[in-house]
Amino acid sequence: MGRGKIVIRRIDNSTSRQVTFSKRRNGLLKKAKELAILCDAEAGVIIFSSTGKLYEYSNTSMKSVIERYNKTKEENHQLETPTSEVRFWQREAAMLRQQLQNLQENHRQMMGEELSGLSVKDLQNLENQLETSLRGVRVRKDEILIDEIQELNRKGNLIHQENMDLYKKVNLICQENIELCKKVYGNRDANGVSRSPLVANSLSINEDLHAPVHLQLSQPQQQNYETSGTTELGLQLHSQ
Amino acid sequence: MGRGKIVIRRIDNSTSRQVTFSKRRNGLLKKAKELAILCDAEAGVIIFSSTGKLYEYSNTSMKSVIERYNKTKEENHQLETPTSEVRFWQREAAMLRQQLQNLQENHRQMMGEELSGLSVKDLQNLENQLETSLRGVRVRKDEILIDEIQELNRKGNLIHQENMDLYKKVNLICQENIELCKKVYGNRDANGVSRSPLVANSLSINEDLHAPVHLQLSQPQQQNYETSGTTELGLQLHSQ
DNA sequence: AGCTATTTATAATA
DNA sequence: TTATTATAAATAGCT
Repeated sequence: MGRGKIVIRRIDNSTSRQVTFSKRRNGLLKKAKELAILCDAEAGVIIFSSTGKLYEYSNTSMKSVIERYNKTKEENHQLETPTSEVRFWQREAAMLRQQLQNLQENHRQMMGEELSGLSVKDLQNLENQLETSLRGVRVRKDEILIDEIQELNRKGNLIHQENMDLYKKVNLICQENIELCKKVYGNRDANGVSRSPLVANSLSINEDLHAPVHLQLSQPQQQNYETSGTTELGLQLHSQ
Repeated sequence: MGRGKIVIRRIDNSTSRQVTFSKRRNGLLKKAKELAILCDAEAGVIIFSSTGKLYEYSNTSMKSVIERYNKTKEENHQLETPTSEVRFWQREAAMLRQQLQNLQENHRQMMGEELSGLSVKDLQNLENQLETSLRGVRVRKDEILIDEIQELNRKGNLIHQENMDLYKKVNLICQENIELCKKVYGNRDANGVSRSPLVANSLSINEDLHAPVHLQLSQPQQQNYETSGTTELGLQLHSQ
């Protein structure tokens, strides 16, 4: 596959040989990688250049590949009599590998892959399972979100209560202030022409207080989202 | 390098994967051989298929390659003692068990179980995955059903064609029959009082023929479900 | 297991 | 080494 056809025999020219080695080595390693990925295989490639330099590839690890290779060869030759302990662990590994493969196949199908081997009935079952799972996941997600909302409502309510208390305190202090002002200034400026700015501010705060207090009392929210688990955003009601 | 471009990712279809493995495995081993010869290198290739079968190539010997590899890596190529073998299998089993556990947890979550450890974001991802899977499964199911319908349409059409041919034959034979009757009986019973039952039957079949013939010709179904892949139940049209 | 249309690898070259 | 390009080789999709 190049400008010309070549015969497969040692390349005499040293430079050409080096160049070809470099190119074909890369090609070989790439192909090994592709094979491993495409076909779900375990591959290992070891190359020593004519100058003795090592190049290697393994999709897992060369150690794993060589160990597996040795094991496979040993099994074929049955050279040694494995101890009962070795046999136990071999069986254990074989069983686990089988379980893993079964589960992997199942899992891939649940991921919507490798569906080509399934009948319409199988697909129907899978579809039902996925729908069930989906419902479960959504229910769980809603639970979390609802819990969060309730927590927010609870905190919001506490803050609101605190707010109410503060309003009341402010109110009381304003009243006191007004009384004190009256005592200090008497009826001299009763028409309010030169009324103290402080007193004016106090009164305006006092007037604003009535709306939130009324709303809070007219809606039995405390019981609602503390006991019945409502999903409505109760916080919004407080902000009216 | 084939009829179409492919992305390097695990091939889902098991049969295709096997075929590709076989082809590419041969390609890889051939390339390794060529590299070794052309460039005077020492090469070793070890491949395990997904079913665990071993394939290998070395221009020298795998033993030599592995020993040289270990030497280069300055790793101690210790002899396999029974104890170390036990440890090998123990590690293998532990690794497999870990993989299995990870996959099982993942799988349970996909089954809509054990969702308590997941965040809203995790749940959202899971939901998306399940929806994707569900779509994939439904697409595959529809494919199968549509293929079945098309196959039924094809068969139905063949049978219908056969029917038409048979009708025509019957028609021809009836005509012949009538001619024969005329020759045998002449004009003696032209009023039909004592007409042969055979001739009467032939005529009635002949009359029934026109309806289906007309339908078939007025509807261009032949092209429709042979070339355009329609999913309609064309068969029903024939049964009118 | 074959057959090709295509893609990919690479030999020759700069 | 790197890049280019004409060509050989590999192989994906089918049968």
